[in-house]
Amino acid sequence: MDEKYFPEQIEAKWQQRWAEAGTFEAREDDPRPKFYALEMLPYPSGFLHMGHVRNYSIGDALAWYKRLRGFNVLHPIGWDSFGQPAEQAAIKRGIQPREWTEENILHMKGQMQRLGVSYDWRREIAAHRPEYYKWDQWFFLKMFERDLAYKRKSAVNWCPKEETVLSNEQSSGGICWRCGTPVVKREIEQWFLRTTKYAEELVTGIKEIERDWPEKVLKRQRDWVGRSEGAYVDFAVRDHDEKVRVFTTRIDTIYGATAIVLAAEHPLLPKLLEGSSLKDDVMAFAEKVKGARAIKAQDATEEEEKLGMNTGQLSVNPFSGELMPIWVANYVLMDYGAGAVMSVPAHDERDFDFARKYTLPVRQVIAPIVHGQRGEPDDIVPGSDQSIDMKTAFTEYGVLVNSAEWSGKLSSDAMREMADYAEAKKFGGGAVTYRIRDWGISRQRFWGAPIPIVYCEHCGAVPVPERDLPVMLPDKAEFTGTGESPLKSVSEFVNTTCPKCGRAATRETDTMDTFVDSSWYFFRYTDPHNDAAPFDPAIAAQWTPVDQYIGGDSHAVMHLIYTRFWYKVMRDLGLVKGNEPVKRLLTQGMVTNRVEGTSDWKAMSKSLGNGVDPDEMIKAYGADATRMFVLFAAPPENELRWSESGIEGAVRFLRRVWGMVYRWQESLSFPVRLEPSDVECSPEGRALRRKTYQTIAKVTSDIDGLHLNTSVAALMEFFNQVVDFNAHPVMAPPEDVFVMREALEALAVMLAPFSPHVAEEMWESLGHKGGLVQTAAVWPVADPELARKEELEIPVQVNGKLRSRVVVAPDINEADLRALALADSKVQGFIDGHEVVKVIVVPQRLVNVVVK
RNA sequence: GCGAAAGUGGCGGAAUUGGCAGACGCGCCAGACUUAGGAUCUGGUACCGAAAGGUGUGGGGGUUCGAGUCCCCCCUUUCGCACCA
Repeated sequence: MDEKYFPEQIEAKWQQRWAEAGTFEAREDDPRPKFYALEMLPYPSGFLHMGHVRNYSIGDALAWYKRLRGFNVLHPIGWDSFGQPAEQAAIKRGIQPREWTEENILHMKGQMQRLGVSYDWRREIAAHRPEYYKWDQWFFLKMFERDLAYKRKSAVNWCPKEETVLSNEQSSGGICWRCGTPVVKREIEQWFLRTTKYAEELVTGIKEIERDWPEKVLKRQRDWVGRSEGAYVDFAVRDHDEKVRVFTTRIDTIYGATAIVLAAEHPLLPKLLEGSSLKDDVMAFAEKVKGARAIKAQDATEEEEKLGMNTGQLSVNPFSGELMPIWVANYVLMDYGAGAVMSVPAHDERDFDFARKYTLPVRQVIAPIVHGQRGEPDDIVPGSDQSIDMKTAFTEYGVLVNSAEWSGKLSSDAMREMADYAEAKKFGGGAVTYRIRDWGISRQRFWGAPIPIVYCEHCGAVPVPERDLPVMLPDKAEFTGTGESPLKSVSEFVNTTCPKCGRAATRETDTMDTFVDSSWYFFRYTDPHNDAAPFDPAIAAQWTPVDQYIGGDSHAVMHLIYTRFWYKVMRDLGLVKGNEPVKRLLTQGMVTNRVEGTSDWKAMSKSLGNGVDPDEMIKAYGADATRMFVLFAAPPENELRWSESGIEGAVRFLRRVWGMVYRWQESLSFPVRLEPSDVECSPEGRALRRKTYQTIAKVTSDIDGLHLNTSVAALMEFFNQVVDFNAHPVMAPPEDVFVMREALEALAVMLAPFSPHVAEEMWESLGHKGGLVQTAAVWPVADPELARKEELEIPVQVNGKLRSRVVVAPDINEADLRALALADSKVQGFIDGHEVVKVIVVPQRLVNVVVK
């Protein structure tokens, strides 16, 4: 150990040692309990940014912590290496995507290694390598066999700039999630995975994880799945053999329905208009609505004006027998519910607006609940005719009125009973609908996993046999940036023979959405070189589920829904047991920096010029200080505002700790002679000992609770007291030397999750050979006995205001504490001349004297 | 518009969940060492006040011996959703 702290030297030293010793290699034959720490795998854009550094620093802190506590830790990393930017680079710079990607991986891997992240590099994977995407294709075939993958022509979200299809998740809000271009609709044949089959489970499964996933992520997932309970009701159409099915969550309002409203895309619409004089007008209107919806731009901040047209057709309310007009309107969406609604203006705001605009009747059928005299919940005034001011819709539950024999019932009862009635009479029944759509995975791109399907004129769409996997992506293609996927022009790829009949056939040229790759990658880490299966179920069972997953909350719905879906599919394929892949999730906040010339804090980005290069920070301050600052500066889930002086503070701290260890290393390098119970030392020594054990307790529970910022603060506070202790390494009595050894060793070990290199170096300097990880379960054990204070300072309040403090023994009884507080001279000054009404004594905490 | 979360020093943030508000760090101020300091060390640092003391966690009200924490109203900010029947 040098006198001075030179991060670059010790970081290089330990990185090399770890690599040579295989310190972070996770082994299946290790009998200790497992811990799977996982960070979201990065896209190899070329350079690590501070968001990555934060992500890996958090994950590494947990991996280290668990290792030091005696867990067998799996901590892997890989590359989400398929995707757009590689193709953009190909277009711009004429470099093949593969070459560009591999170069980026190499560079970023070097950056990660300089950061000293404790990965098991033997398990590194990359999505673009055939040994990985082969299994994407395998999964696709399995899903195809089970009808979980299917092809259909559908209106899809199309990004005109990137010329590709986007999933619903990727076009949320009507704009492309990557480039912000307004999305348009296009009819195209493409492949889907049946996520809707698992819609219910994606909601109910949340129960299993709700304690350990951030509430805001779960809320977004619930909203995304959009489960909604209600009923279907079929309305017969007069003079037609057809029925219009509607979905409603408020069947109790059905007597208030004054129209049926169809979506413009509703398939029944042309049939209903057959032979009608209004046909041309209505169809033209429907076309106009569809067109408007397609260009609906990103500034759709305002609700569109409701537009509708009467079809001239009439439908029959199956409850009342009443006839009501059938309309078409832009506010009814084809892809939700049944694509048709019953319009109940009195009790639905949208219907109310619509009715007001087109002067449709508004009929109240729900009245606010009026309670009777008894005050019991069921004491409802039957058939309350409380009328409501019809300036807005009354959308609450209440009591039915004007609803024939149903009048007088509560909404909640009526909803159930009316749905049952509809079912009994075979014109409807209770139903659950979901907002979630099947996942469109076709991408008209080159740089992705080819979908393993061959088109044959005679046999149709034929799956590639498993033995022929992987369907290899060609090494090279022509990238022009215009027109169709470059894959279409690689004839060696496209032209093949039919696996069924052997005749000439062509391959599917769509590739898979890259979210397919990231849906199951962390299972591949458990068995990364398996060439007979995506992974061995027995090995995966040993490591999974993931104990702690860490990543940005930008993936709250896309990746984190897909991966939950995928897990359930894998379960049904018999590959995994259990229902949820990730036990605990942490969504880290963004790393922001001042934008030059403004007072704005924005996410670091190249275009804003406010990025900070991790390599430069490592060079200037060391990886340890960089990581410690990132963890200390804010709670992990908060935004982190970059501060160069903050990182200097971290170096300063590490330097001071270093100096202290250096000063003591010689005195401490002798074997320990004293047992803790033998220690009889100075009051300062005892105080330091208490602080040591208090800090152990605090840091341990803070890391368990992911409060990494306060763990670092506790270590700093602890060290400040070590400095105050200020014994002399040579002159100090052996008891004090013991206390010092205990403090510095605890500090070195507890520093490891935050600044592992310097921690290793200090641990070694304190006389330990072989490295921290090799020393089994080296994390210090909290001992409440040793942490207990010798005396307490109890605040004394008079009328809730702090007036004094009394120093007492921790085990003082209530009466004594009360007497001591009242006898205190400062307290006396405040109660003198007043009547003491009450004295509140909170043991160990405080005394409050109430006077009049 | 709807929904959720959050408002604490100059800044990032603490506060054992109803019990000493401001831990820890940054910044700032003063001092020491120094030829020098953008190094290091020591001390100080919520506000008003000379002090005693008073005030203080977005604003207003309430519950309580006691409120940053619980309840009601309002304001602001951030995020999510965008006609989901």
